[in-house]
Amino acid sequence: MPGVQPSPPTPAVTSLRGVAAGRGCEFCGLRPRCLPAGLEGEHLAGFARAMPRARRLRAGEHLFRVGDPFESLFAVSRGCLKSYAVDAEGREHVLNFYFPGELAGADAIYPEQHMANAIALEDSVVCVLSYRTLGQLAVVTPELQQQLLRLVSRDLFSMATIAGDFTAEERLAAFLVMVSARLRGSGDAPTRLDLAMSRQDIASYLRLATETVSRILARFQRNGLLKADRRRILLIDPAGLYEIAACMNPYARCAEDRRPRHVRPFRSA
Amino acid sequence: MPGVQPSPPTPAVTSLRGVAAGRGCEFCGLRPRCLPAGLEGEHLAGFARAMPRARRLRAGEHLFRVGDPFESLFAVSRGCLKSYAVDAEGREHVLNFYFPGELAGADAIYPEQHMANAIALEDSVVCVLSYRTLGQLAVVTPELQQQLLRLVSRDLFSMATIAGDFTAEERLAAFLVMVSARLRGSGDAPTRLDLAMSRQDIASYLRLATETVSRILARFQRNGLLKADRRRILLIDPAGLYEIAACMNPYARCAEDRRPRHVRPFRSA
DNA sequence: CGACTAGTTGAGGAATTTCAAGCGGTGTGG
DNA sequence: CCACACCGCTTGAAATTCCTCAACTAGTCG
Repeated sequence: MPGVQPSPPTPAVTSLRGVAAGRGCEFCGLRPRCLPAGLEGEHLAGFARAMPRARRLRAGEHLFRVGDPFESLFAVSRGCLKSYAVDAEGREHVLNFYFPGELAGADAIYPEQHMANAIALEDSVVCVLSYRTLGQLAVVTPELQQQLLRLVSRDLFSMATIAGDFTAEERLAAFLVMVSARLRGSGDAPTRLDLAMSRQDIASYLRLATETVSRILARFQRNGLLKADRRRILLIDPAGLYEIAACMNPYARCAEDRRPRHVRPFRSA
Repeated sequence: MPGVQPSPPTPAVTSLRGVAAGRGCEFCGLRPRCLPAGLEGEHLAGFARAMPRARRLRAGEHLFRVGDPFESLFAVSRGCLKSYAVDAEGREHVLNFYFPGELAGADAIYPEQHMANAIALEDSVVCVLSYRTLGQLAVVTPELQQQLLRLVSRDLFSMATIAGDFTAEERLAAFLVMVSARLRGSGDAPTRLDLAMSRQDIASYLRLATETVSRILARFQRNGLLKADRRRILLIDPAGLYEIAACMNPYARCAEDRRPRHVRPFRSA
């Protein structure tokens, strides 16, 4: 069975306030990119009070599965998750990865049940956001409603990035650029990546064979673009990778450079 | 101009619905699937009064282009549109099609500008929905907020359907099943399709060469699954096509079986 | 009528997959 | 602590899907 990860023996569901620090949203470094972004004063306090219930996930533990009723959105606080579907032939298709500051589960809003599985790729922490409560808060907090829509829309964005018909090299380069951008906290995009996902996950996500991912990484390495040792990737020439992926404009570029509120005019190559 | 339907050679202002006919959303047959779904009484009247401005598009006319500031969402009332991006090498990538009852432009919420172009594939009518006004209405109309999120989430759904790694046959079969399902008004899924999109559009959307689309359609025809004459497709064995596409469960299935349901507002238990 | 475009069909070729084998960490049991 | 097995990853060779190139057909429009 593909995709079976080492399962921890215990569910390990702890109820801790806020994020890794164990405090409320007010003190969370991810807040500018998370749902309560833009909230202030009483709105923020109200959100922090009402909303987040933290849940820890061990690597390999599922956050939700196909068929689960949709009740909550999940803001990734620490770690990394993947969502995937298993088709009728048993093949696994990775649909998306979720990094800290991102929102998982939004694709279940419409069907009102989860159509995909989500699993932690490493030990992770998510904030469980009751969708009902979220809705109640959103109608009295326009900024929250706005941010919720923004974050759901962002998923469209990330899906469109890899939806197109590109070569394996282009997609893999774009993947690395994208991961680097999405792993960035508040500073610059990191050049050292410790990927949480396996080659197989990457391959499935990019619609490639795992061997192809290996081969292209090796090629990138030969060409001095990066240094790859298992899941540790060193981006030696990020600009070069970016160049390879640049054909995927405008999506690749925007996915990387996106910062809230500041819109740069589009300029085609 | 290409893309004109064989049936009505004239500008074809046949039976316009609701807004497009100069009447409000109250009388629009698409309402159960559109944004004001679930609204009643004063809420509905308020929405109908404040919101929709109809816009007609000739085949080949653009609704928006890359770089346009994001100001409105667009509910397709009649016709069909495609969204597409042009990469740095000048290749066009079709990202999505929009059928009556569907919402275009949601992928621009996050970046606050359009990252793709949208063009009418045939003479079409869309309802222009000012996003600002929409947001103002949504904070006082929980059902509207809910439906807005649902419709944006649905886009995630349709993208996930073809995101996976499937064979050309599977994707094309899934495409036909999907179009049939999405063209369905309130009745059954039609078995006669008058596609608004060219083979090239289909191919780009499915990440195939146009020749491959032709060949596979011919193969389907030889196998008695359908009858294809240019853009007129007769689904002779919908179940057979469904079978071929069924490997794409759960997405294919749900995209098809999804029926508009009464929206449960947040507050009701 | 004749040019033009969309679509079809065939042959050859290329990118990627599949099959197969081997490498190298990591964990486990002796 | 070491031997062994396992798993993720890599690499090579053969196979295959799908693409590219090319020619052709049939509608469409001036």
